[in-house]
Amino acid sequence: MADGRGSRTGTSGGRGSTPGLADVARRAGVSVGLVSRILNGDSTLRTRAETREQVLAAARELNYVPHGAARALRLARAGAVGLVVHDVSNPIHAEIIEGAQEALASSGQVLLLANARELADGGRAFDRLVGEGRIDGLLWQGGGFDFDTALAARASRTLPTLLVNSRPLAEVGSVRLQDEQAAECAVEHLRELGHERIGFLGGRPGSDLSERRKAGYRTAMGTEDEAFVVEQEWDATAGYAAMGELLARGTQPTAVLAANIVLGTGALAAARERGIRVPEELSVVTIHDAWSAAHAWPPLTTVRLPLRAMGRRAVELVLDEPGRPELVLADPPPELLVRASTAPPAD
Amino acid sequence: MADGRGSRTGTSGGRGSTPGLADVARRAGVSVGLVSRILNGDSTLRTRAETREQVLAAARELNYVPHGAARALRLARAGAVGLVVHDVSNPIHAEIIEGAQEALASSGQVLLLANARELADGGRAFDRLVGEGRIDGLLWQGGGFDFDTALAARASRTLPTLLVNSRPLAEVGSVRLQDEQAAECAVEHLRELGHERIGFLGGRPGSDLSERRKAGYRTAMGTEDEAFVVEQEWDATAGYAAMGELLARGTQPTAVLAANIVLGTGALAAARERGIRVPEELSVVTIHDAWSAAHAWPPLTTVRLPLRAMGRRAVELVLDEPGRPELVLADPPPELLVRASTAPPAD
DNA sequence: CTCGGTTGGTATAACGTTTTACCATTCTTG
DNA sequence: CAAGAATGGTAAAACGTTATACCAACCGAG
Repeated sequence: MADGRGSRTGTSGGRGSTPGLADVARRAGVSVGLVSRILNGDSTLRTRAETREQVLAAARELNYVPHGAARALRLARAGAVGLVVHDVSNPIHAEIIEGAQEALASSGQVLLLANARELADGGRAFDRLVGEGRIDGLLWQGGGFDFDTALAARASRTLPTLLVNSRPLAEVGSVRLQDEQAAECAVEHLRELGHERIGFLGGRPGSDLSERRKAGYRTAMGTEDEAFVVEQEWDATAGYAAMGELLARGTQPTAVLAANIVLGTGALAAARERGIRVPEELSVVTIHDAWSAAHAWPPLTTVRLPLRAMGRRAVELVLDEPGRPELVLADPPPELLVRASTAPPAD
Repeated sequence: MADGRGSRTGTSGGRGSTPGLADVARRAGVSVGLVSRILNGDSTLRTRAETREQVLAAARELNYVPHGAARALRLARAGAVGLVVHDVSNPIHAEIIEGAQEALASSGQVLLLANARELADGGRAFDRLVGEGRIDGLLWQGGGFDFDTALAARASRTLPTLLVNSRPLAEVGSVRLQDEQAAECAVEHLRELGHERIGFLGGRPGSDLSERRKAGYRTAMGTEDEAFVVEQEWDATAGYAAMGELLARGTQPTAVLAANIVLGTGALAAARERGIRVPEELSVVTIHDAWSAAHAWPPLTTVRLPLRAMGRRAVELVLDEPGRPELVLADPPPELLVRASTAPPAD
């Protein structure tokens, strides 16, 4: 057996050494295995209250914290979940991240954040994240790219994998929100105000998210008219450009539904730049809520979806649900938040 | 020795098994140690090109990826860096995150994202992140709270730790940007336009970031006048409220410098809500750039700072710099981006 | 007393790597 | 042709956990 040093000294400089199970055991005068079993609350174990106390005390005094890697190795569980997003700066992702962190923190896990494009870029990044046993589950925020589905499918061969905000695949489950209903809700609001010529600014064409929101828009409009639909990408610049294109078509919409808040912000900028007053001449409503909606000018009317709850559920599903779960989170239903960017049409 | 199963079977369902070093060794007809040394490019090793080829081929065919936890255990290196932020939804943090990810990806590491408040909230979250040997270094985005410095100091006893965007402590190094110069640059711009009554909207009082930007503001103004200074918090609501307070003071500023883009957005909303036209009656300039600045209405004049580079450097420093590094990143200097939110004063 | 059961633990083998120390061969070379 | 040095590898011990199998001591009952 090893001699009783029992220290994990950091490589650099004068960092302190971390006590191991062996140190606790020595201090409590018991065996290593016993300490482990006590600390982990092994129910098959019968022990005197006295020794139990001694062990707990020793652990406390030494400030014992189990070594994650050793544990991960032994248990074949990493204690971490990976989350892949396309764009951290998107406030929508921020809320999902927070939800995921919440769920993880309460079950003692940590979050590993990765970038979709980096993983897609050929290198070893994907293998390092997925293959190395670093994570117990992978959440992939679908962006509508081919590599999204390809990589998620590949990951699912090794790990429990879940697509977030996206359509499920044959091999990979998913969790998403009531996007159609949210879009419907937004359009209803506009129609109740009296709007009839309503545009739709979507995100990346073909992406599940844009498709579903477009579907909701169509349902509420009761038409298949493409003249009012523009889909480009998910960033603000695209929202700006899409709004420009919609206006250039001469269809004269009196209102638009932007598929998310980032696009909505871009659309707002495009309208104002052309001297179109919002909401007097153009109403704008978006899906998702965030600080930037409330503090835009004019403050954006939005439909709030439970993004944070989705992040939470995603973690729970990927860790606890064995099969290929498929969930549309409906619990807090889409909620319309009326602000100043929508009003009855001028004429 | 163990029998030759050589498979790491996931706990759940029908996931595939992952090959280990032993499988590669068996297939190549060599010993485990040799495979390890070849795969890691051990320079002290002399081997026939032939066996080397066989080993590499076997690894490739089996799609071998080393097991992270095993490696972490053996090497006492986690291959990950922790980043603690206060608010993921802040676009500034987003850029830092991206920079950090860039640097990590290129050195084969991953990013673990944690929430400052969760770590501060008593539970075991802090120990799990810092004590478990999950990370090789910790980056802490200072928010000006007491627990920020307290926890960073505590972490530094176990791990290389670096404060980001914050003043260094006695025990903990830091990396930050030329915030004073950026603020000066912004104020200079306003003064060149002819403004004299210039307000300063800061973030959390006492936070290093707010202090340094305020210092730059004062340097450029050449005054200690407090009448134009309001500091509250870092979120948009605070920016909105702070702008409201500044206006309520009756000091009649013709321009304001908002300490960051989130505050600037809030300020913009507060001004417009009071019918104050920007930039005709009030110029607004902020520090940091992001999509929401370019697409605000009016588009915000900003001073761009190399946030992404800071994220990158932070990772490099925390991993490679042994001591207590202290860096003010000056390389791409602050850059003024003039947009439509600033103009000469009306009168 | 002796047999079986309970009580309260211990010893040991993994988990998958990396590394150190060692060892057969085969070449040189004096 | 023996001694030493290359050459090309192998065996085994860690790293810190957890789980399984075992075991000593004591107790009560037959």
